[in-house]
Amino acid sequence: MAEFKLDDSVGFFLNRTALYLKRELLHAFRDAGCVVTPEQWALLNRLWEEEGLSQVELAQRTFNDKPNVTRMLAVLERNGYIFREPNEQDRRAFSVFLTAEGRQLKESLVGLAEAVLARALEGLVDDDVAALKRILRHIDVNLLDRQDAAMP
Amino acid sequence: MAEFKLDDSVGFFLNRTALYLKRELLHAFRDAGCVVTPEQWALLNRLWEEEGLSQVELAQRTFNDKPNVTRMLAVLERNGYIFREPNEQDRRAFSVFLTAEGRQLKESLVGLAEAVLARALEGLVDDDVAALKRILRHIDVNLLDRQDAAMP
DNA sequence: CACAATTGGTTGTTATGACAACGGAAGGCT
DNA sequence: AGCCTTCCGTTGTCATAACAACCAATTGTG
Repeated sequence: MAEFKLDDSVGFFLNRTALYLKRELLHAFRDAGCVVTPEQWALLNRLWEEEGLSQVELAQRTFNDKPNVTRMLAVLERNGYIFREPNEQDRRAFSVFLTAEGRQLKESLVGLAEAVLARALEGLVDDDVAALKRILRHIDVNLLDRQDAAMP
Repeated sequence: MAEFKLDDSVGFFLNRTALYLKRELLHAFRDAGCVVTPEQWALLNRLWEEEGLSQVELAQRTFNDKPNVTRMLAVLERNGYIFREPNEQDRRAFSVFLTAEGRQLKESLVGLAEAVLARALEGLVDDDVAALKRILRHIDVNLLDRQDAAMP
């Protein structure tokens, strides 16, 4: 039985690379004068795809939980990028919409994000990137199966 | 110019998989009655490798910054897994040591972590895992080069 | 219809992650 | 020695991540 080595552990690798990438993205946005975090970036992407989503739908599509989405939306709202309107059909729910500023952000941020990604993936061939996505998705499925199995 | 798709973005993938894996690890530890987070797990690994490290050395080896290490060590100390002793040579520094409990944790946690990892990687061949590590390391290098370049 | 279970959103707590800034100590330099 | 710079650890702040617990509205069921 081989000794466990943290430096060879996939989890340690994954976490570090994910953090590096998030940090680069944060810096790229910040250097461009946009106070948008990577998590807010994900949320905004979902809204650029479709406005009027509820907070629960946003939570599902960004893989966050409800409390975090509530607080992230509060920040985005305070910064003037989104606003919420009560849902007519369901008085518990809100529908989330982009302001003009929020919609305009897309122009700046998408380019910055693509530049960060291009730099991160520099020197990798298309097959590498495809393999990376395939393997990550495989791990996701393995772990999600586990979570489903735990549900009653 | 193709439209940017969050669901195809490597960053989104990476972040999600890293979070899933951290969550599984946290649950595995917690279910076994150990109140150790994945980040504390990394710190403990470094101490299992070598005791008496300073906080700066621990920060470097876990890729955390100093303030976080200070606070993580405070938790580990409160939970009775480590203790700190003033460094004789350098009165600014502390040397961090494991308690008997902290040393004993290794027996339980290593097995649990290996089980989580095995489940996460189930169905992947050795080449896949090797490719994953190679690609992640490649991205790390790309991003670290960038950070070095930014230093004066 | 009445009631229980579920759902959407919020608040609170603990632990990170990133960053600025500080105080004490060590080292280098003149 | 005196001074400046660097370094170690800490504190403070803001935004996540995970989780428990809650309120209010809605749905399902008898």
